[in-house]
Amino acid sequence: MPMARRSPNDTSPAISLQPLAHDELPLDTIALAKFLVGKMLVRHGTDGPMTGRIVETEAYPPGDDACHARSGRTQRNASLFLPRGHAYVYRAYGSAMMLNISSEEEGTGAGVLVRAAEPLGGIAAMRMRRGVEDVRRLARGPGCLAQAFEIGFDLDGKLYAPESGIWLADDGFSRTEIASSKRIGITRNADQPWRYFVRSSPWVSGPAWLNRAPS
DNA sequence: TGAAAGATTCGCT
DNA sequence: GCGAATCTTTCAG
Repeated sequence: MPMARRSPNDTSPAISLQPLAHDELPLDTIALAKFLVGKMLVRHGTDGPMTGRIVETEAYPPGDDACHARSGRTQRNASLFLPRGHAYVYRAYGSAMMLNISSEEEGTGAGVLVRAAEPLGGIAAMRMRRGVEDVRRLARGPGCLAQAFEIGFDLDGKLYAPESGIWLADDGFSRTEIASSKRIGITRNADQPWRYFVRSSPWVSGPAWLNRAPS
């Protein structure tokens, strides 16, 4: 496993990928969405480990009309009702896979969409899978991110943990420049400022005017 | 059983 | 920057 080697002799500035335990995640959906910006996403795919820093998320809290859980539990959205820290994977527009993290208590349908990441490790594998050279376009946008990180339905319902092949980590990156905006690409309840991202980051998706807007 | 909408992406102008 | 492609899920009749 590509677990962080934390040898005391390792004085390199290498990122230490300490997996986040599920009880370290905020229970509240909005708090979780903010919390995840700046955290590491680690994926152990068929071509080896890949890592990236999450730079953009969107919250879909309980009672939100845009949340897929709004009409109750179905086969498709069942993972949203799992305890926080589980993966919810679905397909939008026929082809784009979307990666989410469930939030709140078990039985409450809510989650956080991971929209973009800064690729850090396994970039060669991401390039191959995406068919794109430009690093900035590897994981910008939820569908692109999912393709780069080899996200499929097999991950749906899995707990974010090393044994699942996908997990979250905190390398101590400080998140001082988090901005918020309206969420992208939705029509229901579209005015809520529940999108969170690193301001001025070249890795975030969305139109430039939205990313410059004051939070 | 049919119709409509959708947490997007890509290519072309 | 704009518009078409795409196909699954869900809801209505």
